[in-house]
Amino acid sequence: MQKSDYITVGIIEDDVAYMKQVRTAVDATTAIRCTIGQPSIEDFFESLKPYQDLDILLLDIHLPGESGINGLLRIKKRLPNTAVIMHTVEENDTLLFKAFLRGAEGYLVKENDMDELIKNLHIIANGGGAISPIMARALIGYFHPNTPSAPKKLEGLGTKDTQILHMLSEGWTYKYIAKKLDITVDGVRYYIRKIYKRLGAHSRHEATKIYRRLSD
Amino acid sequence: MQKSDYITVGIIEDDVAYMKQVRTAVDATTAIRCTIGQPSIEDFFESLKPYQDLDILLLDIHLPGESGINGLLRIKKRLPNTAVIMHTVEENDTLLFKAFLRGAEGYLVKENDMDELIKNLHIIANGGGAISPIMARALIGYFHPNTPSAPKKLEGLGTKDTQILHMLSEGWTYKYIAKKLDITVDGVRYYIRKIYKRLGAHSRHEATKIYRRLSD
DNA sequence: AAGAATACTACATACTCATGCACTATTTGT
DNA sequence: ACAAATAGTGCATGAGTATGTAGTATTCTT
Repeated sequence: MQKSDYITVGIIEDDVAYMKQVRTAVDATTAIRCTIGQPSIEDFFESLKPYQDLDILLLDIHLPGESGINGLLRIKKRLPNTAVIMHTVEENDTLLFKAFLRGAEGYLVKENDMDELIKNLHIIANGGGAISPIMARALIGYFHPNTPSAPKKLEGLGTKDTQILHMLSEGWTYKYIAKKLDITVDGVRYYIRKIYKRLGAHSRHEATKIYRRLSD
Repeated sequence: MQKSDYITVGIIEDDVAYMKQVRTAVDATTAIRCTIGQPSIEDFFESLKPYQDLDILLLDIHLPGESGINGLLRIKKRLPNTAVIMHTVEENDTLLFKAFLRGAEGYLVKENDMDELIKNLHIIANGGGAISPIMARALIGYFHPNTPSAPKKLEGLGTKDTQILHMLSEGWTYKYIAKKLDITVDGVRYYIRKIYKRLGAHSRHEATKIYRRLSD
């Protein structure tokens, strides 16, 4: 994933003091370089050179102008190989799920422990995922049985139903879903029947449309 | 969540050397006590006293007798307030999902860095989630839109191709499309073959995703 | 303690879809 | 005028999907 000798990271952050703190910490390392730092998404795109690329982008959520969460899609389109870490003070699981559904690779809550941040940059650069503890718990909680969680379980659908609906809408085959969840193909059928009945759908396509409409 | 002055942790692990390593590390801390350590689920239940409780349980997956993943339900039933961390050498995302669907609070890959493990125990005790970096990435990846690789432009597709692609992505059947365009179903097939080839798709779903991505 | 609901597994059937091969009519380039 | 691409039709096969019916083990209700 690395294109140069360094891990290149960019940062979009309107708190200039905090940005400076991060840049100083990054510059103190030997393996990571901060090649771009801007206070807004608009400024970021403006300053990004035609073929410029990044390994990692630290993206604040609360920004003047376009928010980080909204800019994420645009950023991912321009920099498909850049791992984006959402970086915010907010421990908000709606934002957390939204970020991942839009392609983020990490969600870190801002803190002043720069060593921890640097460690997470290395983790990301090595193909790992970066999540702050509390957010990790929220993420895990999403899979827990009968726990209402952020990507709203549509009324009357349980954790597993919702999970299967999600995979279904991503286009996976029954066989693949069965293997992932370690149940039989007939087991998958069982859930899909249930989901279709609940949604009033009669095909993968209808179900997908309904799911997407209800979950953005 | 803590019931005593200490964080109490149990461990079920058949690798005695590894268990010893963990116990030693835990005993070296001031805040955590290892109150139970057994080499199998059966032994664990046998040695568990009537009202004994735990804050955290480190649960190996590969065990003689009942596997950790299967025992998890039984354990959660007996110890509903205990946070269970699956603890294994296997970086396997089927197991990962299964563990969380069954109520685990963490999934850590075994390593010899005991400081890291202790840190994770504290995280769990403070209501956080513990996941090893690679597993975190797998978990995050579950939410990612799975983007098929595709050409950057819809070039090379004629008016009729595009029209059919559009109808295809709206979910219409070949029969319906054939009737609408007044050609045979095989005619529709002919175009769809062409479209798939051009897009590098192999199913309606892939084609739809590519189409949507390229036309917004 | 009996019955109902839940969470599957299993088998069956018909339809849809992806793809390969063969054939033809029309258009287009040289 | 001839080759070759384009735009289909036709048939075949296997995989994937939707839906019905039935059975079992476990959990929840009363």
